[in-house]
Amino acid sequence: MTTTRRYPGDPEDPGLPYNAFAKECPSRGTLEHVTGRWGALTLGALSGGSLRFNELRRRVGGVSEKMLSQTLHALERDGLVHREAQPTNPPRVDYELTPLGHEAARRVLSLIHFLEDSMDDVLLARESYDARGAR
Amino acid sequence: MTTTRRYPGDPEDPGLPYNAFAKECPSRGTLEHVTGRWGALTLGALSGGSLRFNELRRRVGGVSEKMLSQTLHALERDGLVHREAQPTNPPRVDYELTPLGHEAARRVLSLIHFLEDSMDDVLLARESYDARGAR
DNA sequence: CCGTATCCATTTGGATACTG
DNA sequence: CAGTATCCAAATGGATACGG
Repeated sequence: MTTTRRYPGDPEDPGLPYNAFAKECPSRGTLEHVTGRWGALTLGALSGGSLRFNELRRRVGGVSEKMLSQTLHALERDGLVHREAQPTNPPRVDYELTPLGHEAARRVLSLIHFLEDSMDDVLLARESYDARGAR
Repeated sequence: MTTTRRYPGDPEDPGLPYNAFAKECPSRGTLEHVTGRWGALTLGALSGGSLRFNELRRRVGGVSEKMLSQTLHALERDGLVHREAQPTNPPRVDYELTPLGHEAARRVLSLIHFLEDSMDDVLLARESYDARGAR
């Protein structure tokens, strides 16, 4: 038998209709929405339950109205976030994760928490890198 | 006792020295390196073992030399990737994940695979969104 | 309150050319 | 092969003003 060499994104890998490592794959776009600068934090913030626009804005430190709005539209279009608008005055709009969004958010939060827990190591690595970089 | 309301990034949460949801936290920067446009794919590609620069470039579809170089420098500085250079001619440089990088890559790949597996749902959600958006 | 629209500064990113 | 340097196009992001 021939050796099968498999790696993430191997174009020869059977049964993988979508491959984020391939430039043209639509999953690439969704990956960018989810892992983008504000996408990951937005999903993470919503993982605790539904939030209104300005609540969300306060939870995601530093995001502008424009960027939060764009991020939410992209996530809603991908079916990860549901937007619930009440036609009251003043208007009230709640954002919440869909079941798919919850699954994605769990994985995103796992990464975020891991990195937060590893920051002492990361900061040490940076010091070491910067010190060596001088030579 | 008072109710403790905890959510991702809650600034009142004790025992969390690093909080990616806070604008000034250094973990925010590392999160962006790892989840950035090329960071996630680079980590994923390296999860199968060490790769040379141009091998990596071929695995990560669409990345330019400049962006791959920048991405690798950032990940190396954060202690997630190790660079092994042989002073031969022609030069040979191998990149591999550190133990920390492996842990991060596992979580990143979990997300990537989940999204790849969910693309049919995502694409359906987009159709539905675009159809409704017309009204 | 919940956004959209517009303008503008900054950043990011790709193509190309070039070096050790 | 493994990058760096440069130039320029495009995307990002903030501030402000405005509308439902």
